[in-house]
Amino acid sequence: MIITIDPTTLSSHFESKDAEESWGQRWREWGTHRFDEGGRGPTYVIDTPPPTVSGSLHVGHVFSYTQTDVLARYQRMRGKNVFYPMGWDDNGLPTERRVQNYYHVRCEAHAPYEPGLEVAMADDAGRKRPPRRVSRANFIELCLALTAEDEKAFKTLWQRLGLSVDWALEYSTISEASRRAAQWSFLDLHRKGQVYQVEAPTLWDVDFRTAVAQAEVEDRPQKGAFHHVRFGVEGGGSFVIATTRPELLPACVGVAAHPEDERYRALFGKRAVTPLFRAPVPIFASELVDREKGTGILMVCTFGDATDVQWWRERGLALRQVVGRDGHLVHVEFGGTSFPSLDPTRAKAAYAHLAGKTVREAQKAVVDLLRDPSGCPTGEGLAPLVAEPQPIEHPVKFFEKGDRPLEFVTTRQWFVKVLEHKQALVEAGDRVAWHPDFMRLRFRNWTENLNLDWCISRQRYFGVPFPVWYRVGADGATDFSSPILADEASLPVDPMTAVPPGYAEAQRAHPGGFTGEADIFDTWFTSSLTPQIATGWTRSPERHRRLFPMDVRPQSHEIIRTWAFYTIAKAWLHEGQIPWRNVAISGWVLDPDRKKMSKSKGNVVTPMHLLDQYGADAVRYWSLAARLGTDTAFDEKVFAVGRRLVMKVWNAAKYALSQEAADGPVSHPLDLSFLTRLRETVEKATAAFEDLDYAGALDSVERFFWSGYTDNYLEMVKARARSEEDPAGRSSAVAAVQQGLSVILRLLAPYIPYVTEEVWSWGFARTTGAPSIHRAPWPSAADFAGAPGGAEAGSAFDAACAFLEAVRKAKSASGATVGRQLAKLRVATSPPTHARLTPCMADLVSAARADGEVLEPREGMEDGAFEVMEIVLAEKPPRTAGA
RNA sequence: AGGCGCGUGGCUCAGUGGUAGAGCGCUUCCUUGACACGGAAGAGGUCGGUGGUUCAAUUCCACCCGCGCCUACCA
Repeated sequence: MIITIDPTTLSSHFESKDAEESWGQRWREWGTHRFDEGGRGPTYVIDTPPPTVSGSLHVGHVFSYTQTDVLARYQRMRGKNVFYPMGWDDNGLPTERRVQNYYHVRCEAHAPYEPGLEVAMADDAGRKRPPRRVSRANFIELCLALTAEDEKAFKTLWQRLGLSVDWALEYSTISEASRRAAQWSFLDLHRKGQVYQVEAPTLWDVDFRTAVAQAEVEDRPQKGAFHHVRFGVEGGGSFVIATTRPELLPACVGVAAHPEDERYRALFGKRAVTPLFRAPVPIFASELVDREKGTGILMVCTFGDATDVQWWRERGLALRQVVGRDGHLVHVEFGGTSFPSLDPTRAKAAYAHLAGKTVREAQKAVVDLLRDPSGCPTGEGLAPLVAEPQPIEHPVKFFEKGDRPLEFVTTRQWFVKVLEHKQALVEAGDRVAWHPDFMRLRFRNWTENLNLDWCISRQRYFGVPFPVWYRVGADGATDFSSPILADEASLPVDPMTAVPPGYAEAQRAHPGGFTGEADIFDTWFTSSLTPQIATGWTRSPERHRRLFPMDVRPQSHEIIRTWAFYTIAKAWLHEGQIPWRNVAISGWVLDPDRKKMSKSKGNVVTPMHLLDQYGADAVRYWSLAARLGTDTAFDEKVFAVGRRLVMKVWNAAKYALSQEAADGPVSHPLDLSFLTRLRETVEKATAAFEDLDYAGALDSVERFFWSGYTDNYLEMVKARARSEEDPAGRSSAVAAVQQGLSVILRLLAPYIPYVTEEVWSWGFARTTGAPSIHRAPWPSAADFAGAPGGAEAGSAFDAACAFLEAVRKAKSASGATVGRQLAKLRVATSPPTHARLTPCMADLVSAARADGEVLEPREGMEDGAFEVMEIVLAEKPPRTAGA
């Protein structure tokens, strides 16, 4: 059916901002993006990454979320019932930190709740005063209030950008449903014997005062120094160790050297005597000691590093924890059983210089003491520090969000068993299709090299609490050995306010009573359940079964070791499943200097002005021209390219839909040949999309649209499309032009949803019965019922394009424009090509602005090649004034 | 130190066992009836280096160099 639009449209321009507003509105009214809960057809389920709402919005968000949206839109057009939720990650440290700064408050776990507390945003004057102390419940209220604001900003951007999220599926990681899911998960893992708690040395951030997991640890190069310190040997003699952490000298519990190191062999089995503190400690042999490093003999402390922890465990060494939870050295008593000393008076005097100091301060202090010969362990009157410290740079473990090095601190923490499932988890990861494929190695690499179980308890406030209480004995001591677990039906619970079964609130923290677990879960403990939260695991097992495993998890590569790993671990531990069939790894947006954009680097570009300037479609184009897994440098020129595509679509559509002709079939050989090539483009794009390669699909489509459709095909058939003499040819041309437009619009709809929808509404919405292009069927064989297949069928179109190109080149060389009339044109080509183009001669002649037969066969020419033999420009018509 | 990725015209990036591609930028030209938020033509590359396999290598293999990321490395 030929569509003819109102001629006033011909003079209109595309206003992207208006289109974004009005189409966004209409899509909501129409429910265009809605997931059909009762739908029976195939589903496509997306595990959308919940953005951290307290972070700053920047173009990186636009980039990766658009890459997910294009997949959703494609699948929806394929007829899938698309499940595309949006979650907000609002719990956790980033929110706490933002709330602390924004309101200038601190959480005081045991402060009483103040109902109706109102705290305004802090001003500069307010920030100079000490922060206000608020209860945990009040603090959480502030977190919720602020994240609600942040979520609004994200939602506004997402809608403007045209993310086809079903907002009925919105969730947040602190919501009741998420808390229930996380606690449910904990109870299930507890039942399965996959969680345990233990009092043990744990990676500890002294500023946040919480335990952290291996996955949240990163190495940073730090300046330090080797300190060469003389130790004594019981019964006489001495040796020199090298250490970067002399402040841990009071925590020394042993000395180790390599078993085959001749220098120290004689010492094994003897006891060393530490300088200053005069503590006798065992000297033992260990293969883990590097003979080349330092002096080849080292002190073992509780705890300087992970190897210390290992030796402490394996050798049953003493525990002498001197670094406290706040990063200051705690007060200890030398001379007793915990901190033995051969000279308690001296030891106490030395430690008095260190107690209460930060690790840094203590290091300075201890070095000063070591310079003093009176600290000499051998009594020879030599300074224990045998040389000036040698500056080095070495990697030090930090919490990824922290500012000071991590310490190992002995605390009671909950863990999920992952080490014993390494192999199974590696295999689970291998059953997932990674895009790009090599990203699976990151997962495997991380999983195979794990060396700590997953620490899931955090000593923080804004998060999901453990559904756990402990009995308090008659002596007032808490019994951690047999926790009281919440009942599944009672979830979510907060053990700080809720009471365990069989107890009364009055018994809280009293002898013979109970106490609630004060810790909250690692945020990843909740985030690793996004598939379960979205599918409704805890409230509708049937719906969960229908949607799980999901189809795709989009995410970025730096959180493979956290989000991807934990999600796979949870799915495996709970259900023995993989959580999704595909992982789509997006790249990073780099600034023009090739650095990753991040708030801390101060190089972020915010997206709103880009949307205002170029329009959402153009911004989306930039995001979608980048392939999965590939980092992209931020380059505003690409937005301009997207903008150009949008305008070209608009203008080509104006032309295609303003043609008038009688209804008729596509019958002309050139038109059929054009459709054949278009069909191949559809096949290519579809194959690429099936492999999640939206960028490859865009490349094919865009190429064909520009050079096949607008530059060539439209030019070739322009004359025939308004011919009075050839009604059948005219119908064929207009029908093919419009059919081509319909197909191309649908191919581009996932990328540039606004302009394609606008154009679709001019006529196709009515003729196809699909009010929205985004619910129209993805182009397929059905669109090409009349067009022949096979490589040969498209060759007439190829040859016609090549012919036009040759003529344009010749015209340009003669100093003429494309539109210039020709008095004479003779072009040679091979006989087969000539034969192929004979039925299209009229189109070629008019496109070339020539007259009569212009193409002649010549033996020996390559098929598809053209040679312009003669070209004579017509006289320029006299210029007419005005228009 | 190991693993992975990348190295293609000035820039950003596709691609392929058989004459090297796009966009931007640049040069020249054009307000032609969908489009100046346009259009046409053109210049510009020994596809990081060295070997090997092959009739043929930018493409496959090995080694090397440079860049990036991930992992490891606190004595």
